[in-house]
Amino acid sequence: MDKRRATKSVRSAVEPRQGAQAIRRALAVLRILAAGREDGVPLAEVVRTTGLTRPTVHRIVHVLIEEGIVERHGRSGRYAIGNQVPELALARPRPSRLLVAANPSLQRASAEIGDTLFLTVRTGNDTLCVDRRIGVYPIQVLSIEVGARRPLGVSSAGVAILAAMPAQEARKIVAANEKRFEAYRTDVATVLGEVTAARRLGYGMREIGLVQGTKSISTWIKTPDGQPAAAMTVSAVRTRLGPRREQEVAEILLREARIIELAIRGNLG
Amino acid sequence: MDKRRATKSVRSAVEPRQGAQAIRRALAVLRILAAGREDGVPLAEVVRTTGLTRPTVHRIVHVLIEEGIVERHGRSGRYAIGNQVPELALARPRPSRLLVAANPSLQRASAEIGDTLFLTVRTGNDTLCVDRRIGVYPIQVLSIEVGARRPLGVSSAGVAILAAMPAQEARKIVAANEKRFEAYRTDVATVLGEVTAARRLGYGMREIGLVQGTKSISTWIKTPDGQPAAAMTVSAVRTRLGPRREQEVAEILLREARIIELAIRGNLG
DNA sequence: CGTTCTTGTCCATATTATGGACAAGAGACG
DNA sequence: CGTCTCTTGTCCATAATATGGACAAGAACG
Repeated sequence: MDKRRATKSVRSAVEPRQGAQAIRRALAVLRILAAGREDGVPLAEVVRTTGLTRPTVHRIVHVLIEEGIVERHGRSGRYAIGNQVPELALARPRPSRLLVAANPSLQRASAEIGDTLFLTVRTGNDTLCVDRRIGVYPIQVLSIEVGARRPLGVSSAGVAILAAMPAQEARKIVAANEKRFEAYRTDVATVLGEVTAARRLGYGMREIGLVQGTKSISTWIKTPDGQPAAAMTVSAVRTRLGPRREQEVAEILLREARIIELAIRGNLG
Repeated sequence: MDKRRATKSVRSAVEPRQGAQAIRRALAVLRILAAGREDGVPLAEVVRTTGLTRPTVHRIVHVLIEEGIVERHGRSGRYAIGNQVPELALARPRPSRLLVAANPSLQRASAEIGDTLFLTVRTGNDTLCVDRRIGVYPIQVLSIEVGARRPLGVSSAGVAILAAMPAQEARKIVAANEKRFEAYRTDVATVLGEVTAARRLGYGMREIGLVQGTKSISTWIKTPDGQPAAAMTVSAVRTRLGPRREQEVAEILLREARIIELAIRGNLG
């Protein structure tokens, strides 16, 4: 009698709700623009990384400009996140639960280690730096700022987060980010190799950081349901992180990651 | 088929770029959800205030949930701004230029006046509270929090901002907000009357604040090109703001508003 | 057990968003 | 000076999308 039953049960499997292609595309564009931070991103790059056609991206971006969601920089013509986005964000209570829960751990680890500490969350297929603590050692790696957004996989934090999720899901994300990897001089195979190594080690590591001469170590932080939600990273000049010290630092990070996991219960918005 | 092609050449006049109805609608929905802050908004209310049909709003909201832009509250079923919005917002430098420029003035005025001070910006057809300073007087009006969003016209700050713009534009905004006024027990005629009164006075005023027994005074802050960008408001229990003190407070607010105007040059993001 | 709320779903169809093709501006190079 | 090769911007026929009327079903109330 009902043909709805048939279609319904097919859909419920994963959840691809349809009828809003344009909205999804607009959001994909926004996320790419977010990775460009204040400087923004040229249209051509948005076209490349989203895989959409240029007329489509152009239309989306200009409508978003009219709506105040995107801004265009005068001189460069690059597109960037507009000021209505933080205005919408004010609707949520800040700081987030994770930030509150992680605060004492960051404090403690920063004091103990002395090098720069980062807290990075996963958002979609990206990593996003949400907190940074500067240590007492006179040489600090400060290249990554709060708000920095990268494809999952290109930083040690991203590798750690991928290592903490089911292999199949991680592969899917890495594949989805393929087009964006070349800008960071990496590729799918390299990233998957690093993820495997991180699983074996118990933490993420990068001998050659995104900045020349730096090295990073990251541990993952999981939500109560086992999904990785964030990573805690130490970055330092490579000479500061020899094998012995790497071990020390990793132990501190692992200890604090477990403490943060205990501190977050329920939603962490 | 209908011939709207005829309107093509008229486009340059104001700027109605087409081909993105769905995106604009999604943003309209988001702005309504933002007004609901943490508590969120029931679907039916979104339908009412946007004027869209229910299937459309339902579809938009659920796609936004899948994308992480909107969240649904378990118990109440209300829809609210999701955590990906602040994540996107991190792409912009904070705090904004206006906040920096206004800081000393808020400090000074708060110390001088002793009652609660608010800094409110215009965003689209809404007012948005972006800063609040608590004074030294033991009774403080704290109902309005940072992040509070209301239709332009329902608060004294909104009235002040409307008073500072060309009458025609103000009327257009007030008309656009009509559907949302009833929730605040006001209407188009009342708001327009208050706006006219504010123009005459030189500042916005409300004998009956949104909270019973309070009174508010607001001055507008204009950008270099004459557009109102923000308002500075004092709220206090009514008995604290008799005619003489109203005059005093208004003078301080007007003075500081002029100082802020001088401090903001160029873009204020 | 009807009444009146609410939210959720289906699907035929007209409206909308799409993208191929073209245009035009900005550098770079010889 | 033209000629490349970048970039961004625009047009419009048409395929695909998003739309909304109609229906369903749950919740709260009396």
